[in-house]
Amino acid sequence: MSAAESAVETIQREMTIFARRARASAGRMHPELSLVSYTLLGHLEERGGCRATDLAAHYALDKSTVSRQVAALERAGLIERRLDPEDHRVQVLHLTDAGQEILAQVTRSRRAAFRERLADWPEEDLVRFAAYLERYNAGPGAADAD
Amino acid sequence: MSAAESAVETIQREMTIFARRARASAGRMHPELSLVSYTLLGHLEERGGCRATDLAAHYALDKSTVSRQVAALERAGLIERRLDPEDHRVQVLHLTDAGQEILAQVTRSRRAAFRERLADWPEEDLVRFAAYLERYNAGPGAADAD
DNA sequence: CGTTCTAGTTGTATAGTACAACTTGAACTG
DNA sequence: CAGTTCAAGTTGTACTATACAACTAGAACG
Repeated sequence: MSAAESAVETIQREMTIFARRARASAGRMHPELSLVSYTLLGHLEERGGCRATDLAAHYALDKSTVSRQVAALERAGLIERRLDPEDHRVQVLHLTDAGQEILAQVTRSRRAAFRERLADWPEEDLVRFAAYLERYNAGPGAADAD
Repeated sequence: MSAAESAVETIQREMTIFARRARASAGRMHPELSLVSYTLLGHLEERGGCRATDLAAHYALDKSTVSRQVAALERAGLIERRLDPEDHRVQVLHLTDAGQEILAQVTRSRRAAFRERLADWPEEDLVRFAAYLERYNAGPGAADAD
């Protein structure tokens, strides 16, 4: 096996390990906010509000799934729905103050965990690793799932 | 924000994206074999057989979860249980021929997907990326989840 | 108008998971 | 050696995330 093939093998294996761990620990991290909810809130913050359908398309989730997630987030007071005056079918979702607060908390604590995990990495390696990950995720086959 | 902080931020974000995608696509990849089942079979192959309790400990899963997964894999004819003659509480799990077959198929197809995804990466980058991932997964906080 | 498209909800089913209670066998202890 | 405690696994129950299908409500178009 060439060096390249062996590297691909390692990348596959390590990515699988990571995915499994992330899945296992996602629920435990923040009882308040699953990985999906966190991602949805983050998207809302980034975009400054969007429709449930947009979230579904963006994350390749069924609209029913998003509908229930959104309902839960609204019940928890983290987002609010505003009827689009232009089109009464549409509900534009926005973070509430409480939602921004929680999102910021979770983001801080996730960041702290990563920072600790990466504490003894030289800056040069951090920068290169970050670039590789971005490149990997931006690669072919990714467009439909981002 | 320093370059290192910004890189940590990126790593966090990209790892999260990856985890979400892996989760979403895990089921679709191989209807026969979920990510967890694949991992368990892989572990059995690597170890040449082990106990359900070992799997549970290794992957931080509840023993009941493993019990059901194992039952499903046995029903599917992919593994078999052998009573430990030394201790009749213990069932040592082994891959069947069919199990080795399926595992090899899934491994091949996963490998092909990764290979395609990484097709246009220079070998040097593949090797470095692989090394970073190994280092990340081997890092502190990983021991309990491997 | 009426047909067709779009946004979202609700019904139903499935997978994966955890926790608790239980069964069975092993080991230890007074 | 009898009784207790420990270990491996199974089963009952419940919850979450998910998808697909059927439905409702509103918009657009002809």
